Amino acid sequence: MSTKRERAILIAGDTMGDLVAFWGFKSSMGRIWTLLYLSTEPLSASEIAERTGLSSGAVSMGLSDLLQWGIAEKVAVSGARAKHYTAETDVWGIVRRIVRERELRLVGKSRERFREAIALLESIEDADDHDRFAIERLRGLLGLAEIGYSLVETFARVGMLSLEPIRGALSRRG
Amino acid sequence: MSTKRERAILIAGDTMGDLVAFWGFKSSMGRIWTLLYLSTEPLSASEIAERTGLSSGAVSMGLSDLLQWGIAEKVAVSGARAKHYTAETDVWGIVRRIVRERELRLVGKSRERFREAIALLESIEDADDHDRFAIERLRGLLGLAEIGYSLVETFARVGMLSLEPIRGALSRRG
DNA sequence: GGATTTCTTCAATTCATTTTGAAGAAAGTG
DNA sequence: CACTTTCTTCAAAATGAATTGAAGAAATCC
Repeated sequence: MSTKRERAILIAGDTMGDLVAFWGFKSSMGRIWTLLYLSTEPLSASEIAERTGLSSGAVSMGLSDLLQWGIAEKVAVSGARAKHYTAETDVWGIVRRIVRERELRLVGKSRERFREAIALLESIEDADDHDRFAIERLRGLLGLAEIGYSLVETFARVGMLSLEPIRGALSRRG
Repeated sequence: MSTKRERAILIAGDTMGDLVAFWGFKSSMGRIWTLLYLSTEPLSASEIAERTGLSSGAVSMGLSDLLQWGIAEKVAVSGARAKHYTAETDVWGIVRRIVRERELRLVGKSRERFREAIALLESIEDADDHDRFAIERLRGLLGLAEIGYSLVETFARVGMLSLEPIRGALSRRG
């Protein structure tokens, strides 16, 4: 009963779509990847379009995104004119790469902007209590951003980490 | 120079807005919270609207979201008719609560849907190689979802965790 | 209770993102 | 090289989320 398999794949693709959408990607990327991941052989763009229900354009874009992220790859299939695609299967590696190339930037950028805000406050000549209070609190936020950054960095590098550093920093600040 | 403070607060608010938006919340929530967090005294809705540049409606909704998440609270200010608000300052606790009430649901739901897809495949009488292959791979995804779930759960409960379990599960699967 | 201030709600609008599908480019074939 | 298939691009449409602002509800004050 192949209909059941199709249904199962759609459910899985939907689920993965929601997960990656939550994570800030297009849900179609999740669906396409899942379809590829659950297929024994490489699939062509038109097969993907047909089986996911996505338009040709969406599939083309989705695939190009996946290729850029190294989450799918192009493979030659003998006797077929169309390009075919397979899923990268190292899910763990995928997560690591994404964290490295996206979260790291995000947190790094935030860290810098908090620094900027602090510098601005510190440049006030005749600072009053409000200014000092804001500086104090902003330093706290910056501290969290720093911790976040080093956690993400460690994770991206080592692939794993202990969250212990957070405890230290937290107990320090009540 | 209070303009500098205003600017610093806007920068910080923007930064926090981006962070929380990435995390799936409205960026206005981040801005409002940041403004409150950096202010020495509680602020009224209209002050918040004025200083963030948000409309009254947006502030009202943002505040109600923040209150529901326990990220801001209402305080009575003597001699003021309007309600005033302050920021919850335990950032760590906030993160924990959000993880518990949102990520846990999300991952839990995904886990169930993967199970459902697997069950569907397993219900196929005359399963072929493709079916078996898909089951195998789906079990892998389910395994990751399980690990994710227990990590998130542990984190939500203990407030901290070691990511070690992941290593084990990963080396097990190549 | 009436007057005033403040808050919430919600339909309409704006804004951002995703998807579509057709047109044209590119690649493959004989 | 002409022909076919396949892929990409992109403007337009669809979708979805956030925001606005005005109307009405609620709270507060005297």
